[in-house]
Amino acid sequence: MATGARHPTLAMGDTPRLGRRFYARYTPTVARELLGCLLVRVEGKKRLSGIIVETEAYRGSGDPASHAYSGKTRRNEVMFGEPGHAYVYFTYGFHHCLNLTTEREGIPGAVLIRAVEPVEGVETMIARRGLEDAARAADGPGKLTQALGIDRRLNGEDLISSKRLFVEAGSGPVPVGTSARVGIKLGVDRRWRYYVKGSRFVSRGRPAVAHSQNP
DNA sequence: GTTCCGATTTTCT
DNA sequence: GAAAATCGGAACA
Repeated sequence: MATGARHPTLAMGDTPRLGRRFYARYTPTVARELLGCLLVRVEGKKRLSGIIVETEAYRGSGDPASHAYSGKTRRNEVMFGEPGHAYVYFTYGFHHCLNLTTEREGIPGAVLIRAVEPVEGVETMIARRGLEDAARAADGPGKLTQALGIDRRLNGEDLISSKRLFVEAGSGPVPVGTSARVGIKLGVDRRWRYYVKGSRFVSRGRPAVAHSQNP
């Protein structure tokens, strides 16, 4: 049980908030180590938070599933900037997705937050989703942004200095599982989805191949 | 329990 | 004009 994610920024136990250096690394590593950390959203004086239980890594030109695959555009420019910022985009006409940027400046990378386990402000979160069960309040990328009140106004937010959105280190290592990423057509061979094994709060995702027989 | 399909907007070709 | 890092409801077993 001694093996698992380590959090370099916690080495001295000084600050609970993850620092710039945590994000400025190889994206899949950041995605894995974000599991167990606490995503915090502050609205006015109200604090909403949840433990990150599911993530996916997206990189640049070598990753066909990434928004940054075809180069820099106005939408994805945050992925190319300084690590430790929020990349929020609107998709499918309904949903926002929250990513945290990674890699050093100039190198595109981001971690998609797919699910959290509600911790603070649970009643607010389930009320927004019209549910009673906290386990389903934030078990998908579009669901958690709705529960936490995250939209494109937070695109580009600096997670190191922001008072509205940031991440705090977890209390310790968690059991990690991996799988192919969800909802993409290309790049499925890379197992860059990470989740907390055994957690009830992860999204189910879709089995990439149910009955296909590839020779 | 699982699988299929439509809704609706932004973004890019 | 087409596709998209999704969700929720309907249909079926």
